[in-house]
Amino acid sequence: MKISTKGRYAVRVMLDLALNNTGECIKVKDIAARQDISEKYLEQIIAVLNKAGYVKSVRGAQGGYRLAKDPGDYTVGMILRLTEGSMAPVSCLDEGEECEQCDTCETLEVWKDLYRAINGVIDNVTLADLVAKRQQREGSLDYSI
Amino acid sequence: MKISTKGRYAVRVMLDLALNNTGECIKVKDIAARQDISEKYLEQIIAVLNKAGYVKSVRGAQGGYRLAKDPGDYTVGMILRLTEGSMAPVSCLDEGEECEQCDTCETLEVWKDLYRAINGVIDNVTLADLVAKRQQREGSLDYSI
DNA sequence: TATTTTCCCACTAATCAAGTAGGAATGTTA
DNA sequence: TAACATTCCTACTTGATTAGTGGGAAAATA
Repeated sequence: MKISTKGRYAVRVMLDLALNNTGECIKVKDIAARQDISEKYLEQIIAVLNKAGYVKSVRGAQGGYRLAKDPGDYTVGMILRLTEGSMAPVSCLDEGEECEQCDTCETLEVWKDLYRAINGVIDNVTLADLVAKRQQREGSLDYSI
Repeated sequence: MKISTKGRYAVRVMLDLALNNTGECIKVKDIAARQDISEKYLEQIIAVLNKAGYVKSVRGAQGGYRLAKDPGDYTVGMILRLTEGSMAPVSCLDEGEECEQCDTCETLEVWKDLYRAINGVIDNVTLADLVAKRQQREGSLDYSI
């Protein structure tokens, strides 16, 4: 029951863009270097974010990417669902995947509870929250110097 | 982020044993038929449960399996961890798998919250709870007849 | 002894994860 | 305009994992 690199990297990319959210374009190369992820692989992941309109791209020299909206408008859940697909722990909970024994399946209740718990976490953290945490951490670091 | 059939089936097997917890032996063949799972595949799954001491086996004719302890002693989490392995959503949270950037990784906090939420659900449901739900359902069914 | 059952091990086919690779399209800059 | 930087697009690869199948030995019972 692991989140794949695709989803994890996507969140890190979005967070990277949020942290560098100056209006300027950020190159894949720079993100890849900062996040220590293969450029080519990142390209593919960011392509998904781009098609979904989560980021805006500018082609050509001095091009790159930036967030389409405010960091506060993106939850971790949105990003994961986009890149990972459904976050349901069993496919019975996915649209059009319901199994026949649903009515008499006690375990399904457990999976539903689990699903709710998962959503409760990932839908309640935005990129802005993560940015704030980073800044807090940096602030406390400065103090200690 | 799906739970595999192995984990799901294991829970269903244990619940099946709990529902038929009369002290008598239950054959793999019967569980397989009731749960609509391949006998051979079930064998492998139940072997894991057996090695871990979750079930007791009796070989030979009229043999089979039964729960080693009370249904209330088994949480869904125990069964899933045994058959699925760690339920941590990212491997950074697993023992001995910590990555180097943990200190500066804001996303790790999200994964930790997620992990807690997952454990909070699966460690708080026992087989006895599921049995009770089934009996409630059957009770209300009887009423409606 | 024949039958029933668990136990054990090897194999497989399909799918997915995690990239790699190459080059076209587009825009900037010298 | 030529060189360069960057996104964009598609195909390929390698290894692991999932979800089983299959055959038969070992143990117990009838």
